[in-house]
Amino acid sequence: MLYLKKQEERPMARNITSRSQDYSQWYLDIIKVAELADYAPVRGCMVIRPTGYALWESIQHHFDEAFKETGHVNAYFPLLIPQSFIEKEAEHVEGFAPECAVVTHAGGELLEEPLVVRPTSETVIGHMYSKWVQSWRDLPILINQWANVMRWEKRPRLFLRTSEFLWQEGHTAHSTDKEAMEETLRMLEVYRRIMTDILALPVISGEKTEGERFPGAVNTYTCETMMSDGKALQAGTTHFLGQNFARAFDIKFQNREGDLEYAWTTSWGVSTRLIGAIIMTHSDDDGLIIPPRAAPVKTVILPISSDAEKLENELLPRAVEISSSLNTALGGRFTTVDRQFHLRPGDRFFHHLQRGVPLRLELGEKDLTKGTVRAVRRDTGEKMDIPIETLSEKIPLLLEEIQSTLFNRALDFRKAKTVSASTYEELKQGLSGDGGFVETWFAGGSAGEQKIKEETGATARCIPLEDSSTGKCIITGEEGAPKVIFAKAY
RNA sequence: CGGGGCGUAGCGCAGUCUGGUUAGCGCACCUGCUUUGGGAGCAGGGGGUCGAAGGUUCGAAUCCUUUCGCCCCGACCA
Repeated sequence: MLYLKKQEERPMARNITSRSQDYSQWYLDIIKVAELADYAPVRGCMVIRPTGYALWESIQHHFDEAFKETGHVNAYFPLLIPQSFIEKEAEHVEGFAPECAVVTHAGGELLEEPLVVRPTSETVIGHMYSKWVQSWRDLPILINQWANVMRWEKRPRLFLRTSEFLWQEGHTAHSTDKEAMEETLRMLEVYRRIMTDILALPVISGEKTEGERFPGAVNTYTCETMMSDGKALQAGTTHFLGQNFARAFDIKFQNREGDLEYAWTTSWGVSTRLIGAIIMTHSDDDGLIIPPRAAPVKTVILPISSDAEKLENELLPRAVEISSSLNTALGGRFTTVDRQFHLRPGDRFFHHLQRGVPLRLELGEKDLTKGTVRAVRRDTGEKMDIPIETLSEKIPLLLEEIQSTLFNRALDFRKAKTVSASTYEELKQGLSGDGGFVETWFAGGSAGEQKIKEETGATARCIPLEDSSTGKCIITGEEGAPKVIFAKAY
C-alpha cells in the first residue's frame, strides 16, 4: 500500500491481477508474466524457467561465496536414503515421515528396504560422518551441499512450498558444544547479512520457540521476513543439533585425553523459497522487481528508432558498445541489449519492466544527438537523461541507490506493520487486522503457542536475538518472559 | 485430508440449464501494408479428438455414471 501511489499514475498492467484485489493471484501472475516458473505435470512440482533459474544462480553465487569465506567446502550426498536411517532419530522420524516420498520398487523388483527420497540429509550425512570421524583432529567437518529435496506437501505454492525444491544444506560436526553453537549463530549471521545486503530483505534473526523447532534439533534459529501482505516468511534456518544425530549415527571421536565423545553437529539451509521472498517483498502491480545486487540482469539497453536502417547500423552498435563498457564497470555480464525490433517500444519497455530488471536504458536518435541515454528506474519509475560518457560511473551508483531504496521501503513497511502487545487481548487485537507482526512477552510453551494459533491463526515466529529484554508473559503472567514475535505465516 | 471453484485453441472465456448445421469470442501467434520515445491500426490466415473412460440417444461440449487433474481457502511444513 505504501508504494502504490506512483503506480496508480501509470496505466496498470493488463496481465497482472492487482495486489489489493487478490494477493495470491497477484503472486502467481508475477511468476507467470516474469516467466520464473511453470507447473510441472506432477502435482506440487514446478519447472524453474531460465529467468527464474538465473535468479537462483545469482542467489546461489552470493551464498556460496560466503560459505567458502567461512571455511566450508561443497560435496554431494545421494538422493536416496535407506528408510531405516530416517527412523534412527525419534523426533526426526516423527517430523518427516508424513511428508516423505518412498521408493519401493527398482529394476522391476520390490526392494528389500524402501528408500526415502531425501527430505533433508542429516541422516545420510550423519552416517558418513561416523565413518570419517575418529579423532578430535578430524573435526570440525564443515560441508555444504547444493541439492534438491522432496517433501510431499499437502498444499503446494510455487517457490514457497513445492514438493521438490532446490536448496543448500550445510552440515557440520564439532568437538565441543560451544563451537557447534558458534557455528550455528555464525551461519545465521551469514544468512542475515546476505538477505539484507544482497536480497534487500529486512530480516529479523532470532531463535525459534519450542513449537517451531526443527525435528531433532536442540535449538533452531531463523531469519524471519515480512511479505507485502503482512505475513511472515521464514527465509532461512540454522540448527544446533546438539549430540542428537551424533548419538543416532554414532559419530564419535577420541578427545585429547583419549576419551570417546559424541560430536556436536549443526545444519542450516536456504532454499528457492528466497525467490518467493523477493517477489513478495519488492514487486508491485506492474510486475517483478529484483534488487540490483541480486539481479542476473541489472540493466537493459533498448535501441529505439522507427528507422530500421539507423536502428541496425547506428543505434544497435552504439548500444552494444555501451553494454560492454557497462559490463566492465559492473564487473560481470549484467547488461543486455534488447534486440526485439519486431516489437514496438512500449512492448519492449513492459517486457523488461515486468521481468524486474532494475534499470532500463533507452537509446533513441534524440538521445544519440544529445549524447545521452534515457534511464528509467524500475523501483520508482523515475526517468533521467544521463550523458553516455558518464555511464560507467553513474550506473553503478544508480543501481546502489535502487538497492537501498528497495531495502528501506521494505523496512519501513515492516516497521509500520509491527505493533507491541503487553496483554493477550492486545495480541489478539494486533493480529486481527490485515497482517503484520506483533511483539509480545511470551513464555507459554507449546501449549500456549497452540492456544494462540487456534484463536488467532498466528504462530510464534521467533525470539529476536537483538532484543534480550524480558517482561510479563501474556499467557502465564510470569515475569522474565522473552520478547516473541507473533504473526500469520506462509 | 475437509470446504469451495474450475477443466472447451498457447492464455482468458462464452456455449452446457432447454442435446440438433462446419464449436464460437478476446488476447497471443503467422503473412502483408501503415505505424513506432509507455502495451498501435487495417486486411488476410493457422491452430480444437470440448480433461479421460463408459453409458443414454438417430444425434452429446451439452444428459447419466465413474474417474483424473488443477486452482483457491483451512489443518501440516523450508
